[in-house]
Amino acid sequence: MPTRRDTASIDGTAALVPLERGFYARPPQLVARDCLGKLLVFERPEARLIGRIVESEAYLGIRDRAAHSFGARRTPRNEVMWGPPGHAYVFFIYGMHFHLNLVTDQETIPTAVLIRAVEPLSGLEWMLQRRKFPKKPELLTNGPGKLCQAFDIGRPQNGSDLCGPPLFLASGPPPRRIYRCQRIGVDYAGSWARRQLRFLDGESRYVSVPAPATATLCR
DNA sequence: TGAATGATTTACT
DNA sequence: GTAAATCATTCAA
Repeated sequence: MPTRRDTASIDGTAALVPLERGFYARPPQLVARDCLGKLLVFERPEARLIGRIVESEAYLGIRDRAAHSFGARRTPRNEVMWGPPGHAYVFFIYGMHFHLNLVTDQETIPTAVLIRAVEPLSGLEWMLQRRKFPKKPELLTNGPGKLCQAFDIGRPQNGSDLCGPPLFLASGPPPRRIYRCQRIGVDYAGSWARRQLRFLDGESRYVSVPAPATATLCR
């Protein structure tokens, strides 16, 4: 059973410092790459939930056919994408799932990074209960809807400032290898669906879909 | 006001 | 591999 290099030391008692806003105030491709290995922390009254980010996707804004802000459409749903970086954009999809994004770039530039999968590190009991005890532990948080269900992230977290508790990113063990490939579930987006805007930890068992043969090693 | 659909998950063949 | 679940949001009329 492969055990990660550094994650053994990360538990519910570790001191965790929120990443500063400058981390998010950059192009979404860079944030998507650099957020791999970072810790997603949600401090709840009952438990502190921690997951190490292993998969992400960049959404490039008004030119990107797959982005909610495509065509400069500013609506109540995507409003927080247009605001300052370092906030959570949480939306409801398929009548039953929530997705968590990090707002990137600067105010008026509506870009974001979708968190697609994490490796659960702390608060496992609570997450298992939320997720109705999946058959294999890898199925706990290996998808954008699954991790939101496990962390109980939903409408109340939309617009939440990620530069302080209760919901924030903190530094964590960086991946040894990072793969880059096409985004998932955006086939309707024409040539934008083919761009390599999905990033994966090449060693993680907790990704939603394995890297395809067309993936490139990006670090 | 109504129809179409989606940055998915799950169960089932 | 396919299909159902399930509804807020969006856009057309």
